[in-house]
Amino acid sequence: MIKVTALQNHFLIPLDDFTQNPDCNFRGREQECVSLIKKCKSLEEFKQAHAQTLKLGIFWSSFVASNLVATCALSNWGSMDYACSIFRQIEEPGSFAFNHMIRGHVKDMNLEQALQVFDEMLECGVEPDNFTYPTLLKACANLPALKEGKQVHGHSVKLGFGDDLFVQNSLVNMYGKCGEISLSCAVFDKMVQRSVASWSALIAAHASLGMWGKCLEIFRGMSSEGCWRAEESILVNVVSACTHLGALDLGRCTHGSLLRTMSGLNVVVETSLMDMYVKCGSLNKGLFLFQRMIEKNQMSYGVMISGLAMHGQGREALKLFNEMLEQGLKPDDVAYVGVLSACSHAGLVEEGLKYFGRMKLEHEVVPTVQHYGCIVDLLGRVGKLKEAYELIKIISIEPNEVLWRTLLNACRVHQNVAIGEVAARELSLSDSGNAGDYVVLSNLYAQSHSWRDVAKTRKEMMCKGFIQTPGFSLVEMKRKVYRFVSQDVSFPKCDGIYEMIHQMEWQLKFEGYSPDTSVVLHDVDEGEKRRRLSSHSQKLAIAFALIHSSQGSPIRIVRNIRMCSDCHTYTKLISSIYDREITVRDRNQFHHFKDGTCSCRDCG
DNA sequence: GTAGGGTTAG
Repeated sequence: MIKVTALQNHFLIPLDDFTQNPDCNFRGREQECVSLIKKCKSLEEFKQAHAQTLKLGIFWSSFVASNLVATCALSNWGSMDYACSIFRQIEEPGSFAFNHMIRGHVKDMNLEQALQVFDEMLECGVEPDNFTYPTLLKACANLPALKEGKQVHGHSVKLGFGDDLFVQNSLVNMYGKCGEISLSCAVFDKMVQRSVASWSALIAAHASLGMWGKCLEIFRGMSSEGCWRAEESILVNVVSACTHLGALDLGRCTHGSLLRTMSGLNVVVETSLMDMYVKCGSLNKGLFLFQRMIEKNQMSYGVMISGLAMHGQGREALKLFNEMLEQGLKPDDVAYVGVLSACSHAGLVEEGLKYFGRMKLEHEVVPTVQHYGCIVDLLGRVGKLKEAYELIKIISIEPNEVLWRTLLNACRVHQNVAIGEVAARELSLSDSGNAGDYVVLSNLYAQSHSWRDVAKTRKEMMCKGFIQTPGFSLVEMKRKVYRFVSQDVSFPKCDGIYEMIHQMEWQLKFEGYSPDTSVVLHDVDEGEKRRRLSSHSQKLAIAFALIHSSQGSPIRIVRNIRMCSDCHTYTKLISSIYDREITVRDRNQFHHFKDGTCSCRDCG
């Protein structure tokens, strides 16, 4: 219990004025009391203030009591248990007190309890107001609870808050977090008035679902509607979108906006920028940012380590990993994926296995299928296919299709038909087998001149009705991202592109290039195979970039799937014929094509 | 009578 008398001399002296000043009316006392309550800096102080209100008899004003609840529920030092005990003493709590109880629970992430308080509010006959719904919708968003969210939505419309800006913004967010992006857009589209928060919620909703192109589209819409205020949280999502789409120019431009509007960039923003530069192919700029970061954490190191690995700089990645340890930072599972892939890109088998051991023993990171994938890749790259296969057989977790696919690819490179067949069989038995696997197996057979097996593989693929995942390539031109799909003729100025392709092929012929039609498994004649091969998305993207960019400037391409061996050979030659540096990011790594060679040392 | 919505990195 609080000893009221003992506290009087220490705190809230002005409250004593109430008793000594007969002129002070009750309303004024309430106001002053509330302003003192709001000034509390700790729960201890607050308890004293609470005690004072009781002693002075002013607690029984629901205005004062509600403000005690509000302050205690929302302050950093607050306590919902304490707020609740005060709330229970209010005879007839109004919407203000209920709203704050809901907010307090949401703040503490006790979301179910927040919804329970709302039920209680309705049972007590207290009408929710425009402040109730945004908080309630936040609870539904974070649970996430779509059914409840929809009910709250209906309720808010029924009570006439359907047009409230705050309610609508919360709905955009709630539907987004519940994965109902179309409902999120529907609410947004119907809004008569929008604020930065409306755009922010819509962009974040699309970002959380990985709809990066849409993110940029919305961002452009935001600027063109004049609602353009560079906000860190929005720009970070834009930077992420640039990273995923490989849009380096727009990424650079967003970096500029951040520098202009913010007085300093925090570690989150800097890490996302660094990742953007690295993954958009500008490793040096990423390193430059990293070296100048004042605060570096586990994640910033993780990004840079895997970035270096991705760009084929395995030894540098390992150096950075050791620096991370020297800094006293504990590497996590992602940092280790970076380290192990660094070892595999650099062909450091012994080191890789050593790090894999340390990971488990020293840093207590439980190996995931990704780590095993790196080890299989590591062993596979140097031709230790038997060891890689043995590893897959003994691991404690269920091997997934990525492991078998990695092994299969390694078998193609090192021409091991026996193990390759095992891997291909495992893939065909799993639901996730795809046409690409048959292409690799068929290539493996073709290399060993087993033409009968090539035909058998092709037939099997056809029987299973496998359709090759449509490959696409993205290329950025004047801050817009263009998407090319294999065999696609729907893009603008396609005539120009096909003319360019034709011209490129002429040049390639002089360099001794002949199309490797073995990668086309469709049962079509040789001429059609050549035609299909020449309109692979990467070639279309290169043709487009050659037409629309200035001579000598680098070309950057982002792909969704690995490139076929024909595209790899083709791009190497184009880089030398047209004297262009061509960077291609695929699912796993970067390929830097320059003067007719590739940084992956043809191991990709 | 008081208060509120969106808020970020691999």
